[in-house]
Amino acid sequence: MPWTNTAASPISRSPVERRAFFGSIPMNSDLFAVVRARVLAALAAVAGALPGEILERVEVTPAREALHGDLASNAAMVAAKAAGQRPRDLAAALAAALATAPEIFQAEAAGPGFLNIRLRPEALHAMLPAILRAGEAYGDGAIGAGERVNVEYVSANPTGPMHVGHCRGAVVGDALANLLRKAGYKVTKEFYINDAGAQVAALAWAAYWRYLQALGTTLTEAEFDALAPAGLQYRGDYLIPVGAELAARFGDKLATPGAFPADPALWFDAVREITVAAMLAEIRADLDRLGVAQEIFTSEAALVAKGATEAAIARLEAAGLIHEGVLAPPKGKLPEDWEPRPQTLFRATLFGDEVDRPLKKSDGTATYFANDIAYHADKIDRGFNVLIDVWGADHGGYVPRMKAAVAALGAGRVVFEALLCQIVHVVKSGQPVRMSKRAGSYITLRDLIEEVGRDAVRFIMLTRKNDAQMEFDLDQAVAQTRDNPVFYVQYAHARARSVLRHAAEQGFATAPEALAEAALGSLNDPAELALIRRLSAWPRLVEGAARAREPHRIAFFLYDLASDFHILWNRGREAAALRFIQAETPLETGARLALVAATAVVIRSGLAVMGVTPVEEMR
RNA sequence: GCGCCCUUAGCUCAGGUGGAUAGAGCAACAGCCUUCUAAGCUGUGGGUCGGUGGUUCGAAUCCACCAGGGCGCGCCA
Repeated sequence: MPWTNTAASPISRSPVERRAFFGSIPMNSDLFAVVRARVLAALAAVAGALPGEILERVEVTPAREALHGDLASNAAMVAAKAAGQRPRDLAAALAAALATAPEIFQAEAAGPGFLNIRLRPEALHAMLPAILRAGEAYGDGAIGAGERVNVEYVSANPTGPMHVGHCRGAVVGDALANLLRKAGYKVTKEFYINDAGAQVAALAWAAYWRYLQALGTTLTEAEFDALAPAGLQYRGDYLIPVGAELAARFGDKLATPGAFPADPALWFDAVREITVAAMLAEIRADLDRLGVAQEIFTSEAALVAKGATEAAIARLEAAGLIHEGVLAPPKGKLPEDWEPRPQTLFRATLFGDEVDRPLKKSDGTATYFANDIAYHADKIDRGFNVLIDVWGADHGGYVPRMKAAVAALGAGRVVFEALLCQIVHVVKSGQPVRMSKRAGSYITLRDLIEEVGRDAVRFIMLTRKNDAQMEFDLDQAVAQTRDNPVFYVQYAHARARSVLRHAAEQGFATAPEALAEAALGSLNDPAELALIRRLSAWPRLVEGAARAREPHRIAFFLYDLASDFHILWNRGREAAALRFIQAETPLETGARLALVAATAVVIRSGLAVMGVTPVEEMR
């Protein structure tokens, strides 16, 4: 069956179809997409036009067992009903129709109606030059279709150094943003500075205490604690330098004689501003250590100051989504000071939330939610279609109301998604690690990075699904063994680069352009072909991980890829024919070097998404 | 009390949106190191996918109920 285009066919719009013939598979090709197009064409030929919902469900996946071939498709089982045929029969017809497809060596029906596909070795081989020519851009996708996504992450109160909890959100958010970008979304990385509200006020008081201490106050910590409106909440050492800076700048002008507290009206704004700036600088330095750099920093206080909260509430009001009402008391144990009270409420229930949500506190100021509505309205106004917030799991209860608010403000054009990160327990030698030298009550990001290094922090933070709790094992993170995934993957890359360096020293051409021209027919060992199959799955993996918003899949893929590569490397010890560099067979060596170089490319492509360094050598 | 998340090998965890006989590392057991980097390698054993029902050609995956763990439940963010 010749490959023909049908104008009405859904696949005629696919870029795949323009590459039609074998031998012209272009850069960035996705082997799975190519074969899927073949299967869909066969389906159209055998069963005629089928509804789009059916065609969408047709998958081409890696074969689970090598016995089954290279790829498998569920096409016959999915389409059987609509096609009016039994799955087995349809699969057999599809197999016959696929026999002439240039990539396919053999197709056969199996099991309940699977289509097992064995590729021509040339089709697998052709992936290597495609990968080498594309470089790290291999795997770039188009599923984002240029959609504009805002990924907001970290977004901590600027009240102290970042700790491990923030760190997980930072890594997950950053990797997710990179992943979406790779999949073809237009992504903005953003940080929301929660510099308004009670926590920041408490911070200012805590910094003021350090200021008084710097002046030599005789007041005790307990006395100050009793005196501050919300108590002394931030007691870590990290505010001592801020107190010293305040003393250096203002002398004793912010205190009464004897270094006792003065009227807050005299000092509060100045102290808060300077302290928040200092904390923000600290956080940005921490992010920098972690290799995270958001493009946009938005200040809650600045939004409030320019009236964004009132404006957002007015927008909701104009849409009839605000009312005054009395909420029922919360179920379960009642807060002690509970009393029914009329409040300004957002009609979140119209958008799927359980209750309407308050926008004003009893003192008339805006709730955090009201300010957050203003912030998300701001993001919507900046033209994003998808707003993704990365939060701690303790904010889970907050998701439905935010979703409701974005639905209300975005007129159905904008979706809100939240990624919740569960807690991280740091352990060393099987024992929980809790205290930090600097911050007192928690482990700082800085401690963690100093202990195990940035790459280990980033990689290991991505070795769990974001919504599963995680143990971060400090011993494992620095181990140079297979059970340390960071090491294992970086070592695979270093090994590949090392082989290429040795080859170059022996006079082999190792530039990607040169290797892309290598004759590859000699690559036919199962371990070599398994590695190529893995490399071929990279674009598909990127697409799936991006759709599911699951950056951790990259980590597992790279681990498996590293494993395939190490296996091949090790097999060279027994089977001399598999050793990469063999001076007496330069053509075959060229083929193997192409495989090695392509492996390095894909590892680099994946590490780039994770923000982990592809090391060139480990000594 | 209600809502959300989690429960997969002895341990830590994957499982690509419903596919074929459920996978990996560690630990255990048996072999192996004269080599492009042994910073290990090969093989074996190991499972009631928390439980019970349901949906369909087919369920670890979807639904209902139950058990255990985590998080949350107006004026904190």
